[in-house]
Amino acid sequence: MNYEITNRGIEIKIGSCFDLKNTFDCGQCFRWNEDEDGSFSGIVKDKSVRIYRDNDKIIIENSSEDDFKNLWENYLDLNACYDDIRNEIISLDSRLKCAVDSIDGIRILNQDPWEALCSFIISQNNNIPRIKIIVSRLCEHFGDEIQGGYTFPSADKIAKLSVDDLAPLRSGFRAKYIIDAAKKVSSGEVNLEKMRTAPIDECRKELMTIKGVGPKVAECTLLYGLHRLEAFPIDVWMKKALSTLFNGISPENLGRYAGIAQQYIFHYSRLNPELVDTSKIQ
DNA sequence: GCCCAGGTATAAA
DNA sequence: TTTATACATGGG
Repeated sequence: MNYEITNRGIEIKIGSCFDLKNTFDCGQCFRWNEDEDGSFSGIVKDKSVRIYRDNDKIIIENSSEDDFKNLWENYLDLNACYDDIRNEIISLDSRLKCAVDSIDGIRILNQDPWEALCSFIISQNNNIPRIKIIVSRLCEHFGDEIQGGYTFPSADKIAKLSVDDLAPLRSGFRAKYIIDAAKKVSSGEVNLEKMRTAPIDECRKELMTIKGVGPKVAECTLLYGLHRLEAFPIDVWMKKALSTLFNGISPENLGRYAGIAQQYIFHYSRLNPELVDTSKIQ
């Protein structure tokens, strides 16, 4: 990876295919916010940074070489070639070309699995602005204070709390689900780390033993929290897109990058709502 | 007021 | 096994 440390921070030379807005605002993560100048501010683990684009470079402010190697290189998935991935997806099913071409530079971030699980539990029957507000309240109330904000609280920390303790989050019926998830992860009854390599069907099953975790949250946790790129979250828009825009295309036919294909399909279907035939949806 | 938000648990057919 | 409904909250 081509990078250097300057007085601006870490400067990473990007060949192509990395769009900050498409990556941070696509609904895969909830702790990045766009600033007025188009840069993004966010917190990952115990690092709060601002990140922005300058021509062919991505600049991560206030970060050391160690931060890059220990955190950002992996988090931003900088060693994956998304141009190759796009080509492979199209080669599997050429109908997907329009979807793949509809959005540039999305990357699947390497988020912490517990943070992803917890965030997507909060996401159910909810909208992105409010998901972000609830996640930020969770961090402010129960995370550790760091320079520039708060960390995401650990499962161990949340497991010691009660549903009433989560009242300040104003997360509604989801509070009891967050507590159940924290208890199961903290006790080891649900082993997230094992899910990096375990057979994906076993992972789905194990995740869904958590109250409030259904197929959608399980797939999102696997895709965004465990970087299982073959995971395939299906929501109402995906159902529409699969059945109408792509004439019944099946996730099973999308191979090892199905989850990334899903991002393109989702974006394309949202971009072209008039093409979606709702009569074909139950 | 009413509708919706990248769902899920629960009860009933 | 499949299909309706409630669910907490807040913005439009």
